[in-house]
Amino acid sequence: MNATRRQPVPAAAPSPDDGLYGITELAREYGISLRTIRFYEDKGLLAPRRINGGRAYTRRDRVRLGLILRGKAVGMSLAEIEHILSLYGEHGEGHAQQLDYLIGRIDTAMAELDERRRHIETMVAELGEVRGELRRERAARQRAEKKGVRAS
Amino acid sequence: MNATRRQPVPAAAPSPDDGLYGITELAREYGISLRTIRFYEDKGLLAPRRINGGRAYTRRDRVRLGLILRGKAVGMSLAEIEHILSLYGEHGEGHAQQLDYLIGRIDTAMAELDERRRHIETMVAELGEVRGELRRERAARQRAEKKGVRAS
DNA sequence: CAACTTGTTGACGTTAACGTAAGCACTCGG
DNA sequence: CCGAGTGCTTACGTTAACGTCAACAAGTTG
Repeated sequence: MNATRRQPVPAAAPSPDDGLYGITELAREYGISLRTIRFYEDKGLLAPRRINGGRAYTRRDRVRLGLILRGKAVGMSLAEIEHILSLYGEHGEGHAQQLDYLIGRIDTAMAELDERRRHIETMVAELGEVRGELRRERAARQRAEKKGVRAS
Repeated sequence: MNATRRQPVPAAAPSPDDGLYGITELAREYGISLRTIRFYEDKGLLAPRRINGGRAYTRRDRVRLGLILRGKAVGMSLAEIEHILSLYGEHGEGHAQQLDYLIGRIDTAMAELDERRRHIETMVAELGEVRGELRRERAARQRAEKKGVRAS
């Protein structure tokens, strides 16, 4: 498997003109490792162009990476994220059926995310109740302390 | 390590009186495996009483398990969940300082959950946009098809 | 009493999501 | 020309969160 030789991009040159980014730029921009970005590629979540053996990322790729990281932030697995990402894909040509199917899948995804959101709201509410109890208790302590002070 | 012999609870008897539950009951109720429940115990997330060697769960334990599963549903790691669970613990006696500390931690937890919720809302909104595009495209196709039909 | 059920522990296997290390390629600055 | 910097691939290691399996114990039932 050593037919073609790799010709790494000369440097991490930000190449101000064409809208392409190097892997290091993306890594720094999003605060993740090179390994992670390559890993996402292995998983099929990213598919950067190859220029002289090096990876070249477009703005679209950057957006996709952003989606991936946001997905992770809300606790989605890479598989789920892949699922979602496919909904953003170029739906260049597609019949009405395909469109209906896609829209259906998006509805499903939105519903699932919404359920997740509701779960979170429930947890926030419950934590709020606990906090309320603690506050009342704290207030009681303070009154007690004041009494103590006045009594001393 | 065979000092004490286990004396498994006679059956999965729902023991209608005392408010205690067996591991199988909990597993079925929440749709998870026995192994998972024991695993959570190993992790310190649950600490059921032992009755004759068998695990006996109280209502409190059931609530905790519910919190654990909800945490998982929103994408929290068991470590994070453990963190949250500790906020529900019996704060039987504690000075004002302790209470302030606890309240602060709850505030932090709530803020983090809220951020997660916002991320989700962003994703839902973005998906909504994609869906909007697809709908417009579908409408265009339908108009085109009508034309085609009329022309045929 | 034998078989079955429910439960316990311990050890090993698995999947996801990376990290780490090794070794080679290429290019630029001095 | 030499070393530093950047990148690529391959391969093995790691952590979390369980699953699977085996062996054992104690009661329940035919």
